[in-house]
Amino acid sequence: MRDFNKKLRVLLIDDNANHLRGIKELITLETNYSVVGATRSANLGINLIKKYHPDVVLMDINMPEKDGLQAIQAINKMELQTKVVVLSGYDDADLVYRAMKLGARGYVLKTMASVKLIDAIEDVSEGKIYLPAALSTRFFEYFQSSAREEASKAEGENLLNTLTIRESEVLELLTQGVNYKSIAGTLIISETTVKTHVNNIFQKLQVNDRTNAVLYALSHGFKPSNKSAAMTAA
Amino acid sequence: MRDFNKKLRVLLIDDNANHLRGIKELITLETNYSVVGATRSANLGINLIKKYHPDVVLMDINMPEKDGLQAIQAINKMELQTKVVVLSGYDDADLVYRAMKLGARGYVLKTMASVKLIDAIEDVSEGKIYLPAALSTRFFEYFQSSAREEASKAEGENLLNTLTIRESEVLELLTQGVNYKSIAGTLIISETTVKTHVNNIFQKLQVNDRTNAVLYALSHGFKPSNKSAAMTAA
DNA sequence: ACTTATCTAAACCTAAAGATTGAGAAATCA
DNA sequence: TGATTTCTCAATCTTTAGGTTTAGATAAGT
Repeated sequence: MRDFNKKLRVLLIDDNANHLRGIKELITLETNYSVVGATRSANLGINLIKKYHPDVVLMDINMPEKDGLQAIQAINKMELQTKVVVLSGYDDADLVYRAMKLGARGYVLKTMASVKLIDAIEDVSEGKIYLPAALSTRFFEYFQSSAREEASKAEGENLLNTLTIRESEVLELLTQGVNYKSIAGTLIISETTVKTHVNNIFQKLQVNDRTNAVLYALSHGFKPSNKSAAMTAA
Repeated sequence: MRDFNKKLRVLLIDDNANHLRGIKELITLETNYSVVGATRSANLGINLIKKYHPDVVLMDINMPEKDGLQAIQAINKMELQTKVVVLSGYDDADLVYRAMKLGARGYVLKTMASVKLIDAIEDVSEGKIYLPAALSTRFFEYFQSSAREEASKAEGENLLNTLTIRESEVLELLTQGVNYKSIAGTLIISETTVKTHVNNIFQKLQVNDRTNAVLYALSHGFKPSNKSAAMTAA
């Protein structure tokens, strides 16, 4: 994964000039690292990344400003091999979660020992994810609580379970925005039969129109149960 | 978090009787652990958990069978303090991802040294998440690739961006399943004006009816831009 | 001053959707 | 066998949705 003959090329982004200097000194003390750039602007940093294709980007993130997160996303959209390590003063669960979600490969707190920063750069450059235990735990708890919310939707007394097989097939086509005529054609039944099914669906889902039926289905984890082709219909 | 005066109460679930014995011996060698139960059945294990409220559950997961994952979910639904550590022969990214999503607090491979298992139990009982570096990296790459898929929906040439403010307000109400009359009432404009807006929306989103407009909005990350009340409308 | 975009509204029309009632055929269940 | 469910279809009706044209008022940009 890593070629030890070449120096790791690191780029620094931190809006605080003092931090920037400090980190730069810290990094340059390491014999096998070279700082290819250091800037206080996220936008400028992105341009430098385009030019120099660094191995690792150390990116400072300040809570109130949203630029940092957007920058992470922008960097990963470039599809380079550049790995992003977040350097933040905040161990906020949501911030850690979003940073990782947007493609960060490491997250280091400013309060941590500077050697951790070197560890992070080292790990990340080797393809690993660097997330200290405390942050990792926070991340996963956030992750799991988000998942629980989603799961709870698909549960409860789900009116979708009262639908018959045929009604589910009709509802699936409804969720694809298909009109009566096309549904009838797809299921090879008459249009009036489709209307009957749809009306039964409405009663069971306690709605009055197809839009609300579709919204109910989508928000309650409706999954097409059958093996139908599910082709795009006009 | 952890009271060192009391022994950690551990429950084992593994459908392989030999593994079960082996792990039981391993655990009981540790002076501050006590095995409160050991079973080969996931369902039986869940009942034992209800009875004994163990601190940690060691759960074996075999790839083909889905029982293990469901058991994890079932255990976490109980809202106990019981932490689940997965013991698996598979380092499949999807399996790791789903196990953690469903509430597992640790994941250990059978190929790992047995001391890792003790580490996992120890960490997890203290409220930490235990995920070895290699698995952690896999998890995050899976997590990030999933997130990228979602994000790509909200990007691209998004026809939603062509909507005016007023049209977005109307579309928001459409995505709540509101009809013309109610939209007119909410926005305090005439019904014909609403129709005009809706028709313009249809043209811009290249659809022919409200259901497809709503489906387009939901699948392209439509976010209500304004500060409207967004109350539930009949 | 001129143009363009946006929001508003009406009138008119067609098409589609939704509500209701009734009913036959087949399958399943008690 | 009798009862129930499900799937099928028709006829009729009301309501809503959707398409089109036209146009006034306002605001913003050139």
